[in-house]
Amino acid sequence: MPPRRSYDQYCSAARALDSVGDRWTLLIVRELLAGPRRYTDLHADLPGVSTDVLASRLRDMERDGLTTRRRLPPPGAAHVYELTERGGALLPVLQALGAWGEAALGERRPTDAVRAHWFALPLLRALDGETGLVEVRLDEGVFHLRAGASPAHGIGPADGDGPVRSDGPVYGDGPAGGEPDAVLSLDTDTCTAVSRGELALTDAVRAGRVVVTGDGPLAKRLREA
Amino acid sequence: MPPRRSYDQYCSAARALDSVGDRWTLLIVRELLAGPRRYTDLHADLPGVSTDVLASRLRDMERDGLTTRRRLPPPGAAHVYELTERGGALLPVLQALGAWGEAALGERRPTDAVRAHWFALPLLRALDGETGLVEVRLDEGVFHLRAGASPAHGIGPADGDGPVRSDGPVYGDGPAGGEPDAVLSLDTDTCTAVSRGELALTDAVRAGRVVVTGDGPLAKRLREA
DNA sequence: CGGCATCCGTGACGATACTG
DNA sequence: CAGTATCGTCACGGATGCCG
Repeated sequence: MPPRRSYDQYCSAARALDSVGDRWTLLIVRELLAGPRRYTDLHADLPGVSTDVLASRLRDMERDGLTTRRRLPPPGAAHVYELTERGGALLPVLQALGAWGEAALGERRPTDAVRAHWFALPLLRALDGETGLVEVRLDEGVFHLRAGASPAHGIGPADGDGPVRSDGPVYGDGPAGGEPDAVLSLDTDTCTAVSRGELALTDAVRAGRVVVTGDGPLAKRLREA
Repeated sequence: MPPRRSYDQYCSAARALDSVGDRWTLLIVRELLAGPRRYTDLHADLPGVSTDVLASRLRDMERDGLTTRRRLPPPGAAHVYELTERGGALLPVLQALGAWGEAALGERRPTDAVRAHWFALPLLRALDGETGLVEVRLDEGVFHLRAGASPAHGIGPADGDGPVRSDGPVYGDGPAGGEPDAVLSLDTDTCTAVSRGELALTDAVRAGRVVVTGDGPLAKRLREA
């Protein structure tokens, strides 16, 4: 086995690209930021990736300490991949990339795939400064995010068998596990505009394009802003 | 010509990777953040890149609006590549990648290339919050950086023929064009430790491992801190 | 000499088929 | 379900050659 291609530059950015510069790697991280995923889930949410490349990336990422592979408890035995703390620390990289890419996002092309939780990253930025568990309901699906939380993946004691850990992923598919501090219902266009930074979340609420329910302080702040 | 490989995902991070996800692209941006460069300079400071890949990347980047190609004024007619404002906006991406990669930088390997200005990105982070023109003198060479400046590349009026524009690159090779607010002299080990975040810049100054000269307010602050 | 274009060998990638 | 096996294609890295 050849010793893995490297830029061979004594530069931290180049070293980072040695680890995450390969095709698909950062998108796999984006998926895993939503929490532990099975191989098939990853393959389904990354249209275009071939099975062998996905398997190869997951192997490389595990070797580089970005992910761990864990076997799920008996009922439904399968393995899931999840980010380590080191892998979760890539969130700022994806945030920076996402912020830069917003300007070039444009309209959705016919060939573009969409997943509801891909809006989590930009919405997390739109909620910058806020704190709380937010559930987002789109036509495409429901997801949730933890504003103001730092990612902690695969680290710390597993606290029981609840579906949501107190220091779990910063966002995830499906409804929030616990009682959300706020529930946001909005259509795709509005979510897109907010994600692209064209529309401030508070303005969208004021314009009635986002319905905020829930009685947590976060919900109150969003309604009053 | 096939219409350029894309992830085809309606996600700003994926769109960003469509533009800058190819091998070498972000490292070319890192080089150009130091100011306009000729093809040969780029090729020399990116050991390992093949000539055709470099040319291809530069073409793609120009097409995507990241760079422009300009012909230098008569004495020394050659073209230089420089970042557009959009290209310069990738600085936060490189910062985030660099910050994440610091933890894995480790010791310098025998196969690693080094360039003095590669220390500019981490030092820029180490000088976060400060403002001023800083000249850094290493054994490997001299470079300068503009702490607290936002990058402005290829935009704005060309102000005369001075070697440094008022809103130029955030760092560059060689000595500072104007009178620097501070001059930092340090050895490679110290610079590495600071770059890796193991040693705070102020601590390094206190320990006498960095000699600060100059009488600007920045130099005073660094000496007194 | 700078700025590529061309050619070539190797490896990475993408699609499909197949297996424990 | 979770990958491995196979294969055609393309991207990459290295060398060389052309052209201003």
